[in-house]
Amino acid sequence: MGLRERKKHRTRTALIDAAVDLFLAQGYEATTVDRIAAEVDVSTRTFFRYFASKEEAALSLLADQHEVFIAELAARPADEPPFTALTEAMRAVLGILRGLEPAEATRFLRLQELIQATPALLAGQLRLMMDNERQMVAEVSRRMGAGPDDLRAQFVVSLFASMGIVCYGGCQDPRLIVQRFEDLLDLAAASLRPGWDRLEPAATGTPETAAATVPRPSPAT
Amino acid sequence: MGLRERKKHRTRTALIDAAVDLFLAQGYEATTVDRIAAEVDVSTRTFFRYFASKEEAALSLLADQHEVFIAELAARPADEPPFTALTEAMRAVLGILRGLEPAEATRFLRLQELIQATPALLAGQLRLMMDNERQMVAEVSRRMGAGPDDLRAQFVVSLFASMGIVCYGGCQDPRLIVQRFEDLLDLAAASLRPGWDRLEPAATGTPETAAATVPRPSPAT
DNA sequence: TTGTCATCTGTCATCGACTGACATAAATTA
DNA sequence: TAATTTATGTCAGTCGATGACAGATGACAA
Repeated sequence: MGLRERKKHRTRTALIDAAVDLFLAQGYEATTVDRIAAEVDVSTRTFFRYFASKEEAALSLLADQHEVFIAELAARPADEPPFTALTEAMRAVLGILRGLEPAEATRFLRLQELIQATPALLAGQLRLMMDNERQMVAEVSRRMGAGPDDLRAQFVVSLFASMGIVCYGGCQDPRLIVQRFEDLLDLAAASLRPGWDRLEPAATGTPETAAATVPRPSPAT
Repeated sequence: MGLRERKKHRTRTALIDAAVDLFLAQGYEATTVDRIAAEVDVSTRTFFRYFASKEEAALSLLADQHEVFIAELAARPADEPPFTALTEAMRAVLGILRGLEPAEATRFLRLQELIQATPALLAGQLRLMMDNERQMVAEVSRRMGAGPDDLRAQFVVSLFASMGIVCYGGCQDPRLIVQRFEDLLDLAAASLRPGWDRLEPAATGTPETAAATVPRPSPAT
């Protein structure tokens, strides 16, 4: 790797570090891009050559995590049921979080709190998750041997993703995220039929299964 | 209602109309607030007295719909299972959409497309949905006779909400939203155990139900 | 009707996020 | 070292958003 690239990588890392530190210290809105750039001793214009927006810098750590997740998912054995693969990929990511140095882990969790508490960042995080979901759907579809936008795949993924959101969202104490995730898995296991994530397309709408809980239309208002 | 309030309401409506029309005609980013305000013949400053941001104006129709949804949900019979209540409330909202004049319905659906295609608006919509979910969780918790942040309630709601996102998100032809929703319901009915949304807290983690699909930990990486 | 009061609105000044254009400096390659 | 590519800084400018002040307008009581 040439000097040029190394330098760029260093600048980028320094910008993210400075940004996160400042955000944690004085809040996201209260921190100007000028201030971040000054901290790293580059011009404001340069900041925007590295990040499309202030938000992108704030969420880049999260974006990295998402990439790791996608990689872990792709690495799961092909014969694993989709939901299991998603779950194990998530456990792997959480495991990495555990393996971090305490200081760094704390910083990451504090950043999570800040995101939850900052509307603009929360919105950005949700959009990021949605982008991620698209990739998950692609992978799950592939595993199911279905077309790229299979509804069953979207169902599995969005069910899983919503668990993730509940996990991160309502947590007062970030150290409980892992516990909460496992609780939600138990809940899912108790709620879902065995093999639900391997349904044949034909199974959809079968009389004996459908309408078990949800009665049909009732010609609404 | 006094003249003052009527006038305010008229201005607000005019601003939303002008904003939506311009957004649809030339795109969200390409439309300045100045332009919207000029269209309604008020100052830019006044625009920001009605809406906290350009985004808020763009999403206000959606926000209204969410309010309707919450109201419909609250109006469902108390003995209805939570997921059924959510489903019927959704059907009611979709029914209202159907009852609209064709021109207005088209406009609304085109707005949906625009939101999906505009990152900033998509992010805003997702945040809006999350706010809404909080209210749904509160209502579902109440129905379950549980505490305000019950995990089961969050699970039910987020499962339902993720269906809504899939519904609106991946739709090429917006007129298929209703069909898609019903398909997803079938899928849910086929995937979930009867009575899953009425689980007793104690049921969580019961050996016979848990671990049916998802094997336990496997001490991850 | 009139005068007082609360409220709405426009104008102005300002900040901060973000972008295009151009010049300069640094790294890469020949 | 010379030539080329690429990253950075400077500058000017747009647009979203906010505070402050002053003038206009509807609400209400005497």
